[in-house]
Amino acid sequence: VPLSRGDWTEEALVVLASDGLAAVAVEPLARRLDATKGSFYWHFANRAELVAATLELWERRATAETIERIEVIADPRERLTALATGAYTRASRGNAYAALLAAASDPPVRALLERVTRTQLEFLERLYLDLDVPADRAPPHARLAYSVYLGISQLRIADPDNEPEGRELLTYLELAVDSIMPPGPAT
Amino acid sequence: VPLSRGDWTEEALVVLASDGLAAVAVEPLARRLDATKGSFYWHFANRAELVAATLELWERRATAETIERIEVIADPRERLTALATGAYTRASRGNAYAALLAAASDPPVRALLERVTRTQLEFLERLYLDLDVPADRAPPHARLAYSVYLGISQLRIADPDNEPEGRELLTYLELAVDSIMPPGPAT
DNA sequence: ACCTGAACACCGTTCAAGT
DNA sequence: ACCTGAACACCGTTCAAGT
Repeated sequence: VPLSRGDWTEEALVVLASDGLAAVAVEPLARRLDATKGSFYWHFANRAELVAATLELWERRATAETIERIEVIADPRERLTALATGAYTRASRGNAYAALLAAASDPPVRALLERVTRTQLEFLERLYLDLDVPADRAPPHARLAYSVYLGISQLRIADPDNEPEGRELLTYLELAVDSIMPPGPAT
Repeated sequence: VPLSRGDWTEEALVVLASDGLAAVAVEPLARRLDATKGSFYWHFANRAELVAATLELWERRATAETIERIEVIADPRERLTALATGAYTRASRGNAYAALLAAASDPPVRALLERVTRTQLEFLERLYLDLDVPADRAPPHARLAYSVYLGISQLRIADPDNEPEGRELLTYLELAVDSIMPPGPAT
């Protein structure tokens, strides 16, 4: 059964998450797929094209996942709770996002990160406006919420052998939710 | 004038911060230093030894800088303020830390990150105890504070062209400080 | 002590040749 | 349409030879 462009891209995304952007290399990927480098160059002009396709795939997945995880929740406060606790849960799986953050010197990666970040910040700004935060305070609230989201993910990636458990984990996530919850009437 | 081991390590740290761990490569480094690869292999057994030396250099610098920036501050609340605002200021310079986070699959890098993270968490736990946070709540508070610190740095790295200014920046940093300040008598 | 320069293995890229 | 296999350039590593 012949390989498709999608087969190469899927495998590249797996490698990106586990070993970083530099590990998205033609020859090792060819070995993983049991093909030759010549096969790769039938589907892609060069490595950069593969990287671009991999970034697009990740972007579509990340966007879709956010929508189905967060946007389906009606109540804005519950959305914030899902966001903070989701940051912790998500970071256990792969770290494509962390890999991308460190490859930020690569122009296509940088462009992707800026797009994603702005989309998330805009989403959060609308959310804080829904929570009756004044218009001039919504952007800073959104920025802090996204910072907390990023930080929770990163901390888990940086030190995966020292994770909180039980009551300590619950308190940590409660504090995280409190830190991004605006003042106002509790539900 | 002959090159020293330190010359290679200093240059490697510059490249690590600007272009990531993969860019810490022998031949490009030799070009930057106007030497040959053979010269490199007089000072180091291999690339791994250079990376190890670079990680050590960064660890010493990061530790020393934290001590002189934070530990000299007597009041715990002011320490927290310095920490949160410092996260924003620091991320503008280089992103060695971000580069290291993404190279976390590399065993020496992972070991380094775990050491640094635990030292910071312990420092923060003592700080919250000084602020009369109950013993069982100090670790979660420390963990959230470090998450906020990491997140602020990462957000600035991920989207450097969309930074807050003026009042928006001030509000953002105020919210960040509030988010990690424990309940208690205000100063 | 410190460095050069040639050598070889590995990965990116090309391309003629196969099915 | 899809792939192989050989070729060549680049970087990691070695090492004999230079000063």
